[in-house]
Amino acid sequence: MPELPEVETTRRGIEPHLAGRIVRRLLVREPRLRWPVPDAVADGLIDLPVERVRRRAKYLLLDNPRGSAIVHLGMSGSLRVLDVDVPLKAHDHWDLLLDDGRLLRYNDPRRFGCLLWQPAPEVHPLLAQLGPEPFDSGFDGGYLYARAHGRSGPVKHFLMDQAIVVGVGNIYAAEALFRAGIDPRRAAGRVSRARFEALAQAVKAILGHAIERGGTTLRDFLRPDGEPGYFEQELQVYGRAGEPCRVCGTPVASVRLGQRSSFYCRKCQR
DNA sequence: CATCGGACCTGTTAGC
DNA sequence: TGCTAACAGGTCCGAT
Repeated sequence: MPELPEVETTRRGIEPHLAGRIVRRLLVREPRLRWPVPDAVADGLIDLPVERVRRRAKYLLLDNPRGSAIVHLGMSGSLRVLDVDVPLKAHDHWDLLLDDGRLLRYNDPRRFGCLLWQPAPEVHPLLAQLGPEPFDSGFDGGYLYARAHGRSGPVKHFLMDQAIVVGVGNIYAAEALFRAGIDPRRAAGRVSRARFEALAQAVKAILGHAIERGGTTLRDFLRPDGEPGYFEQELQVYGRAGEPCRVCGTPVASVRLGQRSSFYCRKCQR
């Protein structure tokens, strides 16, 4: 489900309900997420106010004076703020109970997500190796060109590598490469500086626009307020195998790169 | 180092 | 209608 726009949509949805609220309790029903939920999360959160909710890459960080709870949504995770009497659904793995009688509820059928704790001055190892945010000024064509030097793997993998730039997953990689006119199979080290410039701009534009539209809802992503995202209607190639390219009419091609489906126009992308 | 495949899970859908 | 296989928005880890 969640790439950067969906995580940012989630952040914007929950932060107004969490900021300033004191955490009363963490109720973990199913600790077997990607990693077991450590006791340190409850110890860190209880009886202190949440100061703010940040996003770094696809991680959400609930900050308080002691440190940060780290939440990743994996493939199928979602967060909602609910009244305490809302009935449980399947795969509701934990609740964060707040001092106003509401709670933050985490649901994740596949359990690829996580809930971890980062003590105040430290940076968790998961966050330490991340590349720049796509909206950082340092993320541009020159940066991509330099990092791609000597890399033989497909540029799509390069773009989805969170150590290169964060936030781009399978959907938005396909969309950004289409917009930049680059074949996803092309070796990263064989992409020109000019085309990397177009790619960096495409990533910024597409992610920014998807955030404005509330993310992409393919089957089950819902914003914390229960509304779907509306970016799906604007997808150019993702999930459109065999349908006409919106630019040239050529049927959209699909290939398997690594273990992931990739969609592209063989005429518009070289 | 970079690259590749497998692993972790459940739910939905395509195909027979 | 029912069974099975393939596939799904992520990313870590170990082998090469």
